[in-house]
Amino acid sequence: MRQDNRMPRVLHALLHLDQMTGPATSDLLAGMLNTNAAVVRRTMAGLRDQGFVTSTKGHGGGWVLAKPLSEITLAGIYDALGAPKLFALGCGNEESHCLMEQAANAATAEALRVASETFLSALSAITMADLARDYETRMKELGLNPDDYRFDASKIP
Amino acid sequence: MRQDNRMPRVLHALLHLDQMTGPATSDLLAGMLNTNAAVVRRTMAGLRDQGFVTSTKGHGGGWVLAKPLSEITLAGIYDALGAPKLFALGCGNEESHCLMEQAANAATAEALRVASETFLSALSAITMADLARDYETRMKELGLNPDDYRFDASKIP
DNA sequence: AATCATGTATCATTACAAGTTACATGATTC
DNA sequence: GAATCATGTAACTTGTAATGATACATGATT
Repeated sequence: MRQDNRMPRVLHALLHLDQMTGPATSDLLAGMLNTNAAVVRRTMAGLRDQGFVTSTKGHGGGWVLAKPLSEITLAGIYDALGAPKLFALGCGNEESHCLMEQAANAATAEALRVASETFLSALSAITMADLARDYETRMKELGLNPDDYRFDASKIP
Repeated sequence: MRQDNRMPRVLHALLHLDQMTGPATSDLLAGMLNTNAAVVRRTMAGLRDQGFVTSTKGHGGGWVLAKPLSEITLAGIYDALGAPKLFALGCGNEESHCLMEQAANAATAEALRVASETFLSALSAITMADLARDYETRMKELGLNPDDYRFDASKIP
């Protein structure tokens, strides 16, 4: 199974959006995320539907953050992505006639359930503002000033 | 990504093995698991290497449980399967130069880490004997007697 | 009217568990 | 010791879902 990297990718995109003084086009974001504009549109669609970002067409259009980072939890983003399948491990076919298979599946399912609960509660406890703080810490550790890295996409030559 | 169902499948197989009075061939197990003999051999190979089961060739050969179920934890089985990738979600590429991407990936990775910890500790707390008890409970709920369902594969016509 | 940017559909690519086939090797039976 | 049974293992195909890529319609701006 190939890995689903939409979650970290979207988090990354939001951090960049927060730093922009103007709208970012899908192409610009695609460059930052090392991917394709169509992928950006597809992935961000859910966030737009949930009101985390807005997108506008035409000249000077693009993606803009619609809420302060502190009001966006990672759990909200996960939901906005459609709560994608978390596990590569399955718990078998729930419609089994074999009672042993039922017992085996139930045990696996229960372990997955508690893990998923932990995952979701970890996501609920983190906001994008926490990530932004982490980013700034990383900047300062390198002796850089985050303010120097803000920019207006419309000023790109 | 396609789901990895080796875990529940192996648990299922072990419950059946426990109930057999003689060795079970890969073909017999494959029938019980609705799969293929080659898949059974491939999947059980790890369990054999870890000493949970033995396999013998030739007439009357097959798979036999090598330990009491109470000494087999689900965590041990997960390891024996090679600790397969648990998540369908990725946490991005760890080798990123972008500090925002690093922050995004780290947050995702941390949520996955705690979830994985919960998963593994849930698996450690369960033994195959617990599953066997669950199976017997399910039997009794249907008014059946588990003892009537033990059988010797060599007696199959 | 021309250009820019999103929205969306479609097809190709990739990764990996699982299904499948084939055959060598070793154990048992006669 | 030849036939048969069963595992061990390699090689190939299949199924599936995210991702990459391309194309085009639609709406906004200049």
